[in-house]
Amino acid sequence: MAPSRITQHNGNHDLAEQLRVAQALCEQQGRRLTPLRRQVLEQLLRHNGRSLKAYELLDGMREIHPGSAPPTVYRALDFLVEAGLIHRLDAVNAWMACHDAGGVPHDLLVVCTHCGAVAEISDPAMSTRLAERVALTGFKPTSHETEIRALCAACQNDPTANAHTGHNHGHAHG
Amino acid sequence: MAPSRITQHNGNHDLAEQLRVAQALCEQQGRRLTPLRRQVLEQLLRHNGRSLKAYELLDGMREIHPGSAPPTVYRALDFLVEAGLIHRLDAVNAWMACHDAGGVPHDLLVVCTHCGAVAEISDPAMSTRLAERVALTGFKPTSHETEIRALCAACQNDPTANAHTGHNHGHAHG
DNA sequence: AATATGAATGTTATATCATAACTAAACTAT
DNA sequence: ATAGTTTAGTTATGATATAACATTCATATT
Repeated sequence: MAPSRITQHNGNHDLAEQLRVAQALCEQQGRRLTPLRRQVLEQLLRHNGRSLKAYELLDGMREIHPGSAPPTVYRALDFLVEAGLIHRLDAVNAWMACHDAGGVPHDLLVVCTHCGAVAEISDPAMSTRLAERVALTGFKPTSHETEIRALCAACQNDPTANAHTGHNHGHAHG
Repeated sequence: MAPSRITQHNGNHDLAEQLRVAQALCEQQGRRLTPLRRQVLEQLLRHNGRSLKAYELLDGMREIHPGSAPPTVYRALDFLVEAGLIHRLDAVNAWMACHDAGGVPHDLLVVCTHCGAVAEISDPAMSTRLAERVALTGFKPTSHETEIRALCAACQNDPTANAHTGHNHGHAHG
């Protein structure tokens, strides 16, 4: 069978390097990674492998940028999605950094609907087949990421742990 | 390659028959398809191949059941999802009938994020492979349906048509 | 440097989606 | 009939997201 790749974000990538890559990608695209946008992205990058809610990000923004309001965050999020730097997770109304922006698309995001943890799968053969199937419907995909609703290992064992209503603090389980 | 099946809901299935099947499925499961639940399901069944918002359903309920409130609809929707009779579409915050409840799972729902139209794909081989990949992450899927965000043919050509803010009236394009 | 332009941000208000919490009615089993 | 459970009524509010308009900032041009 063709190879697949699974990423669980356990490694601590270099935040500064990720931000440099993001900056470079934006410049290539003629977009401006302004301080506000960068700060929102940085919050998401610091939560590798999990996702944050918009109002959690707003709380974070207010600590460094008083006067932030919902549009402050949502505009930044919209920009970052457009730029391909983050994903919106429909299954949990939350947002996460794309850990390897500019690289291979992730294709499949396995989302824990309880705590917001995410595992990523890349399987080009499956993606190709999926694209063929979708094409037959006459619909045109608008996102390269597809979400699978799931429970992570920790939430299967302890459904009360780490609910996705706070800041994803608590024990890591990626 | 293994066969796949695509369903676009163009045929007008027999509403009464679908309701009978739903009733039977509920009885098998020891659940009660009460009048309220049945009325919500019926609205969704009447919109074959598209999806409806919770508050659209609420408007519909108020016409036949004055005094309906948000919980009236959300409770019915939760029940119907539990019973496997409808899907919730995370990509558009909307709900649709499962057109062949009790049969083969659909696996893949291609959702137009503009108007809420849905095409369904079933491809058992791909689903099997997907399940294998997910299993490797340690996550456990909690839904048999996976959504693909897309634009339907009509919305590709005319992005202003049929926006998913009303009742999905306007020209059909399934 | 002044100015024009468009992009980005500030600000207020509100739209949209969903649930909590408690009360009352209806169904089921004995 | 009565107790226990499920379903529905009712009020209020929480959670997510955007509209609309004012202001500031960045950049290019003169």
